[in-house]
Amino acid sequence: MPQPSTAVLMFVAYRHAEKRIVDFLAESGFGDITLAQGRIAARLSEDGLRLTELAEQAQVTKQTAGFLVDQLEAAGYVERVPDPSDARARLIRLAPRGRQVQRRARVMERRIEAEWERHLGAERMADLHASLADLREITDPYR
Amino acid sequence: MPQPSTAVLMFVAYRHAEKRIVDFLAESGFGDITLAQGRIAARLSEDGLRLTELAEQAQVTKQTAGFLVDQLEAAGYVERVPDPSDARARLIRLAPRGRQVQRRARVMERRIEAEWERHLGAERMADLHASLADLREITDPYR
DNA sequence: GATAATCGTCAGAGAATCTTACCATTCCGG
DNA sequence: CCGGAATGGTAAGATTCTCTGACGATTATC
Repeated sequence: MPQPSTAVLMFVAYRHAEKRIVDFLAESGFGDITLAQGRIAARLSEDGLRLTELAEQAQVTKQTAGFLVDQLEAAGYVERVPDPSDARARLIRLAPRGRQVQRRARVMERRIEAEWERHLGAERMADLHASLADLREITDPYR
Repeated sequence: MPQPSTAVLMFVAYRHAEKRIVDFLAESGFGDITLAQGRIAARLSEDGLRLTELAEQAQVTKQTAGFLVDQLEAAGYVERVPDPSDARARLIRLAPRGRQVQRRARVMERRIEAEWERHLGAERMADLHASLADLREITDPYR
């Protein structure tokens, strides 16, 4: 790779951040969260989300999403409740332990972004974020 | 995810690009290349690289790298040759078919970057690439 | 030369993912 | 309002990717 493409450069930085967050969570007493579970859990809130939507957003099949949610549920991070508007569906929402781990993950997320800002300067960091957010319009079908 | 972090935004764009490249390769007659194989193959050249270095750069264990190189070798994309400077080692280098697929991947890579540039404008695209390249200094241990 | 480090492989296991098929519920056109 | 199509989710099974631990061969170090 003489000149890594823009996309590969994104991957390098992303994976660095992801790994540091998972390691940090392990140190914080959440050692049972895997990377794949984290990608799912990051998309949940207390509001609840259907499995189908979750799977679309996370870009996996609903079977895969269900598999990971099963594990998160068994570990006490999420819970499934009936969807009042549709008896076929259930809403997946963060349990208290899930909120804890999400708060903890955000701590490291902010720390990493602070490092990046120190390295790039505030203005370039803001531009970087803005450009990435704009790219989402043409790269994220589930925006 | 109310406000996706910078890292997650990187992942979204990266995955979009990666998927489009793999799909494009499949249409181009390279339907046997998987995503994981592609991440390995992207780092190779005709010069040859040791398995250990390849594994470090791709951020996988050398067993995993070996597993993927076995498949790439069986499919004719790469070949292993003795390392003249060390009898323990072998160099993994692109075979002719590997060079073909890499050229093809670069076509789509450039196409995607052109789309991004149309969306952001030339200046912001250049800034994005430069910032990502700078971040690599603090995010990529194998730079 | 003896010892330690490095390069790669083998064996075995676990995690994540997919495809195909299916049931239950809801939506919709006639 | 009824019957077919669509949607939400699960089940079963296979495949792919990845890791840990152990090991033989070669090289580097003292």
